[in-house]
Amino acid sequence: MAGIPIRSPADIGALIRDRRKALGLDQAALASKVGVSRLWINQVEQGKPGANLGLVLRTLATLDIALSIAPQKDVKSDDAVTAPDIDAVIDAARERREP
Amino acid sequence: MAGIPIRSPADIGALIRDRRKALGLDQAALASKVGVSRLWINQVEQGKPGANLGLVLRTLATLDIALSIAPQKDVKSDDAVTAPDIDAVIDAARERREP
DNA sequence: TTTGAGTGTAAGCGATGGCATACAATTCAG
DNA sequence: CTGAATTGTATGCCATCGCTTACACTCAAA
Repeated sequence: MAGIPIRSPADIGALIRDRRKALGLDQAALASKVGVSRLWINQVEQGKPGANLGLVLRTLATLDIALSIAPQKDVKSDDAVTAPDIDAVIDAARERREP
Repeated sequence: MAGIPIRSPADIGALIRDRRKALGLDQAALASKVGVSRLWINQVEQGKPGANLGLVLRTLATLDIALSIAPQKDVKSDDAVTAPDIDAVIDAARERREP
């Protein structure tokens, strides 16, 4: 249930849209509550990649959506975790970026 | 563990910084892996509110951090959930914005 | 102390975001 | 079907982002 991963601006957009509709708000109403323009809500819901992080977080807060961390791999917080592991992890992450 | 809430750009910044250090990377190394400037990483870690959403998500992905939803209140997805409840929720959220 | 890596800050520039306004397209009640 | 509400798109302006370059600050190792 809480396992929906947020990977892209489009994910955020879909999330916002779904929640907005679930609350019975239209774009204009949400916009005024968040303090942005209706156009901005519209574009963000469509996955605008360059959207302002702070405004997005405010929008989520307004919709009572709480983001949290779903740790994928943990790190031995003990001693030096240097190169080898990390590069593999990061390469995998990079590939996942734009398939 | 997975309950750390993400509310503000500063939260994102702290998250990125902690994870970067846990992975033994410096700002420059992370920047080049993400494909942004070192300066940008620096500012985001300090909580830059206007940061580019897409770049932030790419940074999180590079660090293998997965965001997910922690639903606060659910909505009777049945019929119209209109004004009363919502406004209270939203007002509270607004107040939380800039105290 | 000195040296160096890592980090924080500044100035200027090109690119882009967010805005208002206006107008199509779509959806939905009547 | 008609008309209103909601959503999508276009244009232009101004503010701000992200970049490069450059330099100061901190701190740990030599």
